[in-house]
Amino acid sequence: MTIDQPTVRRGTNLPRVGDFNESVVLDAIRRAPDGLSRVELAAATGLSAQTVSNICRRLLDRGLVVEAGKKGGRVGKPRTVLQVSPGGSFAIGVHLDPAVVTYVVLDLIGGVVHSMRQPTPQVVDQAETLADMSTAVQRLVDESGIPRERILGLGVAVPGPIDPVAGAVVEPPQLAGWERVPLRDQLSLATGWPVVMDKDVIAAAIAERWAGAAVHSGNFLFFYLGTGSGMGVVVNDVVLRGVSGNAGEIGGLDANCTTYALVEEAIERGVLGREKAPVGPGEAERSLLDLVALADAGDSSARSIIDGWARRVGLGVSAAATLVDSELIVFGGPIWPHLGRLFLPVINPIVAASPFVGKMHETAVTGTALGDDVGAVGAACLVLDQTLSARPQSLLLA
Amino acid sequence: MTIDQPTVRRGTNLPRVGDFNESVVLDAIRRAPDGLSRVELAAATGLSAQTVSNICRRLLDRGLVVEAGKKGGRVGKPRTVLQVSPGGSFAIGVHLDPAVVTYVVLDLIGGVVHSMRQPTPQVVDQAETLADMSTAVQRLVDESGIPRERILGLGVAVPGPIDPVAGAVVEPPQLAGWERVPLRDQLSLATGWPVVMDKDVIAAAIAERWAGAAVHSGNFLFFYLGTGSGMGVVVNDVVLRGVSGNAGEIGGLDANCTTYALVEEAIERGVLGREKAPVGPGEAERSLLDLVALADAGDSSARSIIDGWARRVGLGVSAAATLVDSELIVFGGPIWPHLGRLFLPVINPIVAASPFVGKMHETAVTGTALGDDVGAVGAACLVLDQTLSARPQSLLLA
DNA sequence: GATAAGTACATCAGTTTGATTTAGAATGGT
DNA sequence: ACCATTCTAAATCAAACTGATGTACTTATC
Repeated sequence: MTIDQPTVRRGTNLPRVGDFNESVVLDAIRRAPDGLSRVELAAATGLSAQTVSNICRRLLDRGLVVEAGKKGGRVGKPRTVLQVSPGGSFAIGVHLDPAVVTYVVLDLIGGVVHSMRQPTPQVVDQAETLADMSTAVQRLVDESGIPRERILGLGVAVPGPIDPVAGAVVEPPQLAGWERVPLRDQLSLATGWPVVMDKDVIAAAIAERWAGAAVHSGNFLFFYLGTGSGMGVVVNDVVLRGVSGNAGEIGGLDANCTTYALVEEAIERGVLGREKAPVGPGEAERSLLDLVALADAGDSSARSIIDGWARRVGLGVSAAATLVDSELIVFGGPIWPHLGRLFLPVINPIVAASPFVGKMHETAVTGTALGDDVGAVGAACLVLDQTLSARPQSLLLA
Repeated sequence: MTIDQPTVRRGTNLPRVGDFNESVVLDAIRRAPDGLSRVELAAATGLSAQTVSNICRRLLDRGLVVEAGKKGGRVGKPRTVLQVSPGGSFAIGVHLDPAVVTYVVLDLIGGVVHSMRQPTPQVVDQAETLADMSTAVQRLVDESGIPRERILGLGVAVPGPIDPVAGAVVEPPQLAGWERVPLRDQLSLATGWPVVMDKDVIAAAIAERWAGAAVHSGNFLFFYLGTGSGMGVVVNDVVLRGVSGNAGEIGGLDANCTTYALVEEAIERGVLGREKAPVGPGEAERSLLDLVALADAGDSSARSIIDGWARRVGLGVSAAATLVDSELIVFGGPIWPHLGRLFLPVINPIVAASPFVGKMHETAVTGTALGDDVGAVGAACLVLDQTLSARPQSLLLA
């Protein structure tokens, strides 16, 4: 299932340029902690003062930015500071996890305005499941009180691998029944909003870039620890997707590093009782938390299982960081909050000892700034990223 | 030594659009084996017929393309086929290898017009070494008989890691004395041409993309086997460079996979005699060839050393291919021609057995289509890529 | 004459250039 | 202390410019 990529690159034209420059300016304003004035924008973007002025007018008219006070220099007319208006636009994010479906509404600066959770349904009747999901989305929007036209669209994050052409999940390890469900297109039809879909790890990485630990880095790795694990890789400001949209999968590392595999190892070594053997997606995570609790309590076997895991992850990320020349490694995902303090002491020295760290540049390691909802937040960020972020790719003709 | 990357993205303007569309068209013509007509170009690029017509006029005027016959349909005016004129422009490539410096002149379609080799000098006097190199370049150009103004520029490929800001090599493992030599800027000063510099593995990957095994793929890995080894990674048509321009280095794999390390292993295991212990960069390669000859002759210890090496490489590339979702893995570099037939039988099944191959898409494995000179050819391709290729990045203001 | 390829010309959209207006601080005289 | 003047940098206005597009027209072959 390879995507038919255009053999040659497409051209561009003026309307694209206009839209692009608009997002460049919005992006710059959004990224500056205290907003930016028009002259500062001109300097930052390389555009002329006049162009920036025109674009700002449009952004103000649409309510995407607001004028927020003045910043006086020593002499001359003081600069008028522009900031994004969080309530100017919103995006909806849906994270389909094997255990739970999370829905969030995000504002322009990446703040969670409203959220909702439901247990992941078993798919018996595709149409019914899809109808339930779109009802949930409608309820979410109604409860948030945001007018429909302020919502840019809907993002869906799913466990990989995905089929980006069909907009569906492919052989989802833990999502029996969801295969071949044309999630993207059907949700768009049902809700009336444009829908974008991506792997949850990629979505999470974009969330970190927009509003998390990587706002200031365009070269980082995001390591997602959930039911499965995977990486979101951003290099030179672009998110790696690869030939079939499935970049970020982890080769050999994955098989013996799933939550399942670790819980099973723990049971085999007698650290956890047989009754902890997981039968559903949620249970593996609960058993894992028991293992973490044991490690915390000083159980050395539990500790060694987790240390071994951390070591494998550490070697994997430092190899990946060397390969793509990252300056930052961010860990996150639903189970990270429980593991962070056990993992970091193992991983930090491994990364620091890697031959290219220090020789070329520092490589920072950090835990996510976003919480459990990083998948759903990321899903919504997919929409923000697609519609508001300045990707040169968006200049090209369709 | 982190590069100061712009915190925000830059805007674009009309002149950039003009240049970009021009390279889009040239790129499309170049990539089509038999050339393309104007209507076909319009369809391929998404530009209007008129725009394509205007651009073609400019390209014809500049001598970059030529009209080459007509392609008649059943009825109507036949299409006039446009092809690139190989002699329209040229680029110079220099590969600084620990053992040898290779100089080439490349035409527009990536053909080697002229080439030259010199043993790599020891740097005792920086100025003198640089003067020697620029003299060599001048001689190369004189011998090729190409007028100066037809030459777009000079590309330099060096072993990593590099300092892309200073345009110099950094702690080169085998290039004692070359550190801190401001190669890029000094060569530009001496020759008068713009000079671009990159790691040899990245240059080689670009060569494969322009005129080698990857002309038809925008998602591939290039694995370079030379004195050192490294990868060139291309994802969604962009070459990964990373935060300091040093993407493609190989973490743990590298240390025990250099030519040196293998020859030493062979000596330790008594497969090669102690007299084969390498003292210079060239000798390690010669000793390695002896090892290959032994393996070919049926020596099982030699064979097992090489198989072990191939296995490590195979696992590394398949992990990397999974991570970045490649559809193609290309092997090359100076020692590949000797190793290919021993490596492929080991590597192929490893890649094929990787969990994501087949599940998502095929991943082809192949040897380079270019020869020993891939580094120098790549260096010249850096120039072609920078000046003629349609990279959306080039749309952005400086 | 029919058909498809390619071009001339006017139009349109977005950026740039240069001149102009605007808002506040600094100056200096009373 | 007060106030008009001057100065400076920010922001905007108006006109020019550039490159893509749509429509109508010409060209080349069957």
